[in-house]
Amino acid sequence: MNAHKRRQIFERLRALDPAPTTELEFRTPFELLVAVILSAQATDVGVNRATRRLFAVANTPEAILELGLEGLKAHIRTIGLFNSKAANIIRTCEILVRDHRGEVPRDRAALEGLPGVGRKTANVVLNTAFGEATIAVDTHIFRVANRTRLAPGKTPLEVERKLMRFTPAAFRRDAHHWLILHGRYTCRARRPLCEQCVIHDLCEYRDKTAPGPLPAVAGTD
DNA sequence: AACTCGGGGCA
DNA sequence: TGCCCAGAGTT
Repeated sequence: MNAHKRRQIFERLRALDPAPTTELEFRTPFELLVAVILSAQATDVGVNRATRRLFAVANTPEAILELGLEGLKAHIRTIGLFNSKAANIIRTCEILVRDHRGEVPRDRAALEGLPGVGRKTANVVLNTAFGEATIAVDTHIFRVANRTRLAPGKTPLEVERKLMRFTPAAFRRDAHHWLILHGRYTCRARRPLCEQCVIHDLCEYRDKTAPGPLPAVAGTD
């Protein structure tokens, strides 16, 4: 597909939300890091409820270490996988204090070395806290990429590399947010709103003439 | 590649 | 009830 066509696609997605940002609530890079660790296989609404409780009490590595494992769990119990997430956050706080002066490193390798932080979380932090042009492939983006001809791939990393190549440079920083919003509200896992889709001309999945819902496409889980 | 963690939202 | 949710770590 030529550059002009690819640019048009992102112009259409951008029109839906010209100044996109994450739905996760945060004030500092550290708050974002914790919120994204908590968001694995959880809804952002649930994560925001938990982080509001937590950050009101502790929003630095030092403060969370003072809270302790059980104190931390008390605030995030309503989120799935909270046992492993709490343990990972404590260990991450220890490493931040010991090796990074209590601050979130702006470095992919350092981020991915933190417990609970994989490639997706590192990409969100690099993008949204530090303004770098990364694409964090989550369940929504993976679904959009595979339902369309944008960037079909078997693994999130393959999809990420294809999306980086597909996306014109001027759109690379915010492409992540637009694709996620499109996956959340239009190209939903169940009952996608194909009639309002701005990139349905790229859809390999839908029979455009047949009414009715799309069959579900699994995410990364 | 497959498995496990996991409470909550939603149809 | 079953599926899905801004995944990561282990085997």
